[in-house]
Amino acid sequence: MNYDNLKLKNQICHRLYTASNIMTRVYRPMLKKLDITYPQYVVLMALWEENSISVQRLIELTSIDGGSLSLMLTKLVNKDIITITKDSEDKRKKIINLTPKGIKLKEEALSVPEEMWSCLESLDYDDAQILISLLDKMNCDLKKFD
Amino acid sequence: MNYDNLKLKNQICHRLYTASNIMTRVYRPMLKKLDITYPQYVVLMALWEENSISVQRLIELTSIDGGSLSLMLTKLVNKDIITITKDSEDKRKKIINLTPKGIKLKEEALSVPEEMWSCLESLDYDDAQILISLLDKMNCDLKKFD
DNA sequence: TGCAAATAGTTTGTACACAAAGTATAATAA
DNA sequence: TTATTATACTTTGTGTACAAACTATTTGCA
Repeated sequence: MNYDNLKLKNQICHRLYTASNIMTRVYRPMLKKLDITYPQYVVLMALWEENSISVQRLIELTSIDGGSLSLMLTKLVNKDIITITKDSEDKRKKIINLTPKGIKLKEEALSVPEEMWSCLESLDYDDAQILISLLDKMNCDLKKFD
Repeated sequence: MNYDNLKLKNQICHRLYTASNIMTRVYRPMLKKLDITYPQYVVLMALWEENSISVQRLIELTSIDGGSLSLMLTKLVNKDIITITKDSEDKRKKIINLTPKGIKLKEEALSVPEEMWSCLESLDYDDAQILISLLDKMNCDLKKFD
């Protein structure tokens, strides 16, 4: 019996898992200055591009699960970064808005991507483009089985 | 001010994060047959390659944090998949061993990588190799700032 | 119109991820 | 030898990830 496919060194998924975790860990001190976590940063990046959106739209933009998002949004409200209001048209919906503090955070966040890039010393622009396209390909494939 | 670097579509990290999460989710039903979670599967892959190792060695092999690992190992003991014994040479150390059930699980797990591969329809062998080398490059870079 | 099905979002329970603090043992230096 | 430091592992507390169950609306159809 050939067990090569069960070896860790042959696993894409283990590398992804490791990469995602280490990336989050490296972001942590950078984001601590803004008093936010990595998933909260993702939510904010979405809102900085598209403000006043529903929870559903935020799920589409971030791919974060609704249950997790619900808890995170409450925390962001407590930090005075967003507000949550009911949609008057469709009372099932809620609208997420950035507060002035939330809008201001965008400028403070500008240094974060730069700082992360400087950590990825050996990854050049072409590498990044290839990596992005391969990850997109993978995500697209896996979405069918989700 | 140019905010392009804060756009989600320009983020490698968000794709990694999404990819890692979706991968874990797609694994879930496959691993449910073996009654294990994805991180537990990673631990087992390590042990299937190298049995009777210390917690420290398991951390090296899997890159899983010690705190998380500690809890997971307890669960694997409760499932009768591994045993944990004290090292008689160095009493600080603990040795992890697969039980007969844990060893047997390896054969049942053989179908898992196959099943995952079949989900990655558009990713060919070359893509996989490139993806692996780029992720390794990235992980290697980031490890310096961890 | 009336009601079943779909949609939008929240809550709950289990499992990680990880920093930080704690415990026990071993190695080292004064 | 004894005090100090380092190593190996565990525990605790906060923040997700996600399935599943739940609540509140709205839609669609008989």
